[in-house]
Amino acid sequence: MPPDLNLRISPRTVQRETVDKLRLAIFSGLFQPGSRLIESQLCAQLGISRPSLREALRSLEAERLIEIVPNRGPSIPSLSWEVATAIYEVRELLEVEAAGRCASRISPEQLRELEKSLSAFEEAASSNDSLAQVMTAADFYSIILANCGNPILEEVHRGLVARISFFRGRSMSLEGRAQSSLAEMKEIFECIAAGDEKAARKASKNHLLKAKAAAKMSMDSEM
Amino acid sequence: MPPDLNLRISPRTVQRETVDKLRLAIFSGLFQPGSRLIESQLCAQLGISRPSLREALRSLEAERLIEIVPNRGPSIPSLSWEVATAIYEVRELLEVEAAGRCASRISPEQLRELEKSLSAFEEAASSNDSLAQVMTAADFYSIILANCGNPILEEVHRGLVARISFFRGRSMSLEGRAQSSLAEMKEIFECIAAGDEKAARKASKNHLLKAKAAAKMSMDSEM
DNA sequence: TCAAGAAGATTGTCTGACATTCTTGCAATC
DNA sequence: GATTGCAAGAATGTCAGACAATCTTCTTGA
Repeated sequence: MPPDLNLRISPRTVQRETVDKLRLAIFSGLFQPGSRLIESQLCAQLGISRPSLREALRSLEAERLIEIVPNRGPSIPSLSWEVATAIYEVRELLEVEAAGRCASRISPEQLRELEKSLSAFEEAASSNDSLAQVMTAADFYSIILANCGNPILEEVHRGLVARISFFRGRSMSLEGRAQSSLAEMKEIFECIAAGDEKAARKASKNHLLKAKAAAKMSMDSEM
Repeated sequence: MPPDLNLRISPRTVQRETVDKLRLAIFSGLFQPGSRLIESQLCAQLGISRPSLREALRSLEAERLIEIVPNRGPSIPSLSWEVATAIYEVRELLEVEAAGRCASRISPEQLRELEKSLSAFEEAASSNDSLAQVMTAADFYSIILANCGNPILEEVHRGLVARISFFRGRSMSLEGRAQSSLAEMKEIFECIAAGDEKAARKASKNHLLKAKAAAKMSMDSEM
């Protein structure tokens, strides 16, 4: 009779997910931009050693989710509007292309998934949970990107969106932004469902421009 | 009279450059794709401890320059043609945009730099040093990207180019590729110098298509 | 009030260790 | 002879503890 079978399932794999935990914490806005991350504190909170933590921090640094200044340690970068604009511009470039490709190649099954994620966002949009709004909207995009036929496009896009996730929560909180965002996303969906590549690009571009403007507004009012 | 001033200049900063050393080693094709990197060996070669090395490896992993499989350790990823194509496509998207923007905003001073880098490539092209060719060509692109007015575009592009650097050395070695590449780059330069945005985009797109085709040819012949 | 110095905190790095997992070569069996 | 199983070695994943270098902050003195 084996006494303790599977008492600790995946004992080592857990630590490897440190990056994901931290990334999620940054996404959800747990840390203020500009605030420093103290290694010893994080170690205690995550229950891992400093070497392991520092590995995770290096990954996040490479993803530009944190900054590590020599002898000052890691901190959450405060996004300037200049950089945010640049990110939005590149995002537009990628997302418009992805929407266009997606329109002409998505499978019926994935199209249903896309519709489902749109419904999820619709539900979130009627609530006041801006985190849920950002998450469901991200699902919508990621389905489009996953079906554009170019894994690199998807990967780069994900990296960029991650860096402005902080913003997006704020801009979603703007009066009426979630609803108009919903309308724009529905338009994108319709174009993709119709297989109209050109229209999908246009709808996607329009959505991005609006999102960018909303982000700017939320930033101006905050700071 | 200070006895030993700057005996060890930047004693701690040196280790921080481990990532750069490794990155350069990967660029120059020191490691075969698919080959494993043994931590203890690298530690000895670089003269650093395992924790420090592992931090550096995490950075490179996040940049997709190496792969780290759990319990198997780091290795050089072997680029499939599928992924390489995807990278070329995104690179085209970014580079065409950058060339267009650059045409309408580059300063006379930077334009001279661009011309200089073109001359450097011209010289390298007449030699058989394919590493020099790749390096000088990279300089040419990076000046364009640095003058497109979007730092993110530049950053993402750099990351992508790094991942296919292995290829580019091979394709440059193709008979006549360096010369035709030179002609295409000259064309791009002329368009930018003339401030013709549309033509710059077209020339850039043409160049990328040719480069992609050359890369495919070199890959087919190798494997 | 402001500047210089000291104490504390934090990072950068190392050594050493150990459990887990993978690889490889050998032996035993069919 | 080929295949399977096992065991030894190698390599990774993770940790604890330590120490110098650097930054921050607070105190003290001019």
